[in-house]
This record gives sequence, structure tokens and C-alpha cells, in this order.
Amino acid sequence: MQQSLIVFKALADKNRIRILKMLEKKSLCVCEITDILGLAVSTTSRHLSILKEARLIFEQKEGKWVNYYINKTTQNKYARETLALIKTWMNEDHIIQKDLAKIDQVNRIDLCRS
Amino acid sequence: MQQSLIVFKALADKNRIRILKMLEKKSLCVCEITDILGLAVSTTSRHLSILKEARLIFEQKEGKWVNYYINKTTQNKYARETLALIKTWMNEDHIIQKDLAKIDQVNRIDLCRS
DNA sequence: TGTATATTTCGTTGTATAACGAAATGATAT
DNA sequence: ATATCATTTCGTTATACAACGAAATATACA
Repeated sequence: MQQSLIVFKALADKNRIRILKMLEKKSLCVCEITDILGLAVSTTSRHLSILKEARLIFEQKEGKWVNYYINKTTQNKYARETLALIKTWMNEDHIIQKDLAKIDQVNRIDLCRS
Repeated sequence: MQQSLIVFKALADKNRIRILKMLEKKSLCVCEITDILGLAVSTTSRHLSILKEARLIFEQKEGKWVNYYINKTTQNKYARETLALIKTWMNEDHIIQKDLAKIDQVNRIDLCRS
């Protein structure tokens, strides 16, 4: 039960859902996610660590950036099955659509310089 | 997104998960659920209202009792699909198994007199 | 090596929520 | 009608958690 609770708690936040829906489309670094969500970097980092703890996402370093990916084949069965489920959800949502549109426009190099 | 958040928030609590797993087996009244969880009646009632709000369960009055049922055919697609998912989850969990075993032993008439 | 940049960690603050007991509500039965 | 019982609502308290800025860490580059 503890494992599934960790997954549900991770999903019980609007910004973390937005992150998951973004990562469904494309892997992103912290500063790109931060820009799209409009949060403090530290807050985004905390959300990512909660999603990672639930094994819904994983990270991979690429130079000075840390890229985050949806963990489709995660060992955690609760995370895996829930990811498959929510992939079919909220695709018509306005906020989600706006976020996805923004992904194509963000440029990590420009972003982090500012 | 709001609808799915309500569902995930409802599921992000140990006692509410226990309630759902109990109701999967059998519809129950508030005092029976309260006895099994070991909470104050008012707390159980609050949990039930959150699950009801998420359309995961529904209630039906039976004399002085209020019975709660899993809402398998709920209109809320997020609730419906999640219910189907968690039906396959946590069935080996010790706490869940203990709760289910207790269901056969509780007697609402004895319970509520005490 | 030192400086800039990306991210994480830490400490704090405000808000959300779980828990309780007591009071209110709604229904049954005498 | 009144008493009894099941449940809900209300007010309070304690805990959990989201958000922030600042400091610490880690990496890249000059």
C-alpha cells in the first residue's frame, strides 16, 4: 500500500501533473520546466524529486543540465500502470495544451542565461 | 485536470484507500467502517465525503443506516478507470487483508449499541 | 584555477488537511 | 411527541506540504 500511496500523493498536485504531461511529449531540463510552470527553480526541483521518488520519472545528466524523462518501464507497477492511464487523460485540458505548445518554444540556452 | 486532481487527492490517503478496498468486498455503513479503521466517527464521515466528492463511492440510505458502495459505473471517467485499476492492487497487503477479514466479523447492530 | 551556470538542499512561512470531540441533523421506534 | 441511535457538520489543533529565497553543490568553460 505504501508504494501506491507514494504514487497517488505524487499525482495529487496540479504542477506535478503538468510536469508529467509535458514529459510525455518531450524530455526537459529543470530550467525549461521551471519557465513553463512559472515557479521558483527550487520548487520545480522539489516537485521533480517527488515524482522521481514515486518512480514516475527518471533523470539523466547531460553536461550541466539534468534532463527528466517519463519512466514508462519503471519497476514500480503502480507508477507504470498509472502512467499508462494518465497518458489518455487531460489531453484536451487548456492548461496542458498551453504547456505543450510552450515546449516547442523554450530554448534552454536562452532560458538559463537570463 | 481539476476532476482528475480530485480523484488523486482522494486516493492520496491511507485510510481512504483502506475504505475503498473494503467497499470492493462489501458495502458497509459508517459505524462498521469506523470500527475497522479505529478512527473517530466524524473522521470516517469526512473521508467518506471526500471519496463521494470524487465519485469513487456513492451512498444509499437504509433505515437509520447510510450504506456506502463502490461506484463502479460512475460518470467520472477518472474515478471509474482508477477504481478498475486499484481493484487489482494491494490485495496482498497485510493491512488490507486484515480489514477484509474483519468485515466478516463486524455486526452493525452490536457495534452501534456500544 | 577561477568564474559562470544549472540544480539541489536548507530554513522559513503560509496554506491545506487529518484528526478529534461536541453539537446539530435526520430517521426509527416506543 | 419523545427518546434513541446513526451520521454529519462545526470548531479546534496538530501535522503535512507547497512555495520562496538563499546557500551549497556540481559541472562547464575560459
